[in-house]
Amino acid sequence: MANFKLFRFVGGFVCGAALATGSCVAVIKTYQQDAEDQRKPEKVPQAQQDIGRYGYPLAGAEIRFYTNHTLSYDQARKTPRWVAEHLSYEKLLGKADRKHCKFRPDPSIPEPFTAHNEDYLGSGWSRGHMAPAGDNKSSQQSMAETFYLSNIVPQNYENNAGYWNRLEMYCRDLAKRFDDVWVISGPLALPEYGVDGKKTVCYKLLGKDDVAVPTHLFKVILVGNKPVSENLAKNQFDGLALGAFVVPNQPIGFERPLTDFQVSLSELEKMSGLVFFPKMEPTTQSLPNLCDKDTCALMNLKEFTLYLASRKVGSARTMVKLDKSMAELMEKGIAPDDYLLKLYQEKKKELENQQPKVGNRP
DNA sequence: CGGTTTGCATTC
DNA sequence: GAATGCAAACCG
Repeated sequence: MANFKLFRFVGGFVCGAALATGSCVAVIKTYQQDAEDQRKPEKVPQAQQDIGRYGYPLAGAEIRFYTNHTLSYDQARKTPRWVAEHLSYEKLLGKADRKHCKFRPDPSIPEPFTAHNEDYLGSGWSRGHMAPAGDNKSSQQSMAETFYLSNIVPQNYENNAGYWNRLEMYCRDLAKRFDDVWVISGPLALPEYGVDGKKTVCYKLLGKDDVAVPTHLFKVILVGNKPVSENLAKNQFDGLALGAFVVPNQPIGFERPLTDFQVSLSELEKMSGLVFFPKMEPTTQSLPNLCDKDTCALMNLKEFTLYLASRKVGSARTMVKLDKSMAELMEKGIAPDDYLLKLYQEKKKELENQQPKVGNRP
């Protein structure tokens, strides 16, 4: 039968392009549906049969599932469209380490549509996680998957290490106060007014693969506490709150509060073309504002500097590095807090007790 | 936490 | 000799 032959051909092609992965199966299923439709020509008007004889264009935007994040990919821009996560206090505990990870093309993305490390290296833009590595301390596997380039967008260095980093930290902090935290992040290419007063979308492309540099990044945060009793279980809005943020992909200082970048969810939906939490009943529009229910306060300069110092102290391998970390902090005019002092003392003991490294060359 | 670069070893 | 891997040093 001709139809059967067509199905076999198309299915084989897609599978080969997708490197025989889970996503490949999903794409084939779509085609199976198409093939089934085509097997019942009596139900399909002739014009539709003609138009669709060789199938319809595929966007490759299907939902892709990973161990601890979920995303939809943009095959034209070589970045995700959106990346979704669920955070909880327990999921943030663990010892997984980004030193054992490396950025690499997602093996499930067809080769013509994937980004490569060479596109980013030397481009002037950093590889910014959408689902952060730091949300995956509990599993080395799930952390490794966040380093797939399907989860990465070109991001301004200072923004990545600074403001966006602090926003991600705030999301993790929310997991201490709420049972559930859902986060959806992604890139945006927003229009600007030209000299002619008309709006134009303009964004850079990186490397051989033309990876699109977003002008902005968005993050939608939904938090919720579980009902305290069965009686409240029916109230869908119990404990829920939502915030949507659009942050320019450029350096942003400590003086800018997060609320400066808050937008309404419907505004973001228009900008992104996405509808968030479509299964929410009755609607997302009437959800309480996260910034009313919580602080929406990012770390300030002092807190952030202390945090970085504590990270450096914790990872110091020699006494010289350890003391350098502390001296660096003092130079900035910030005194160590009790937590850092304790960490410093513990690290100092650890380094004193460890066998001094003896050179034993012949 | 978020990143990059460099240097040296290993390997086919 | 190019490609890969890893540790260490660097920065905000």
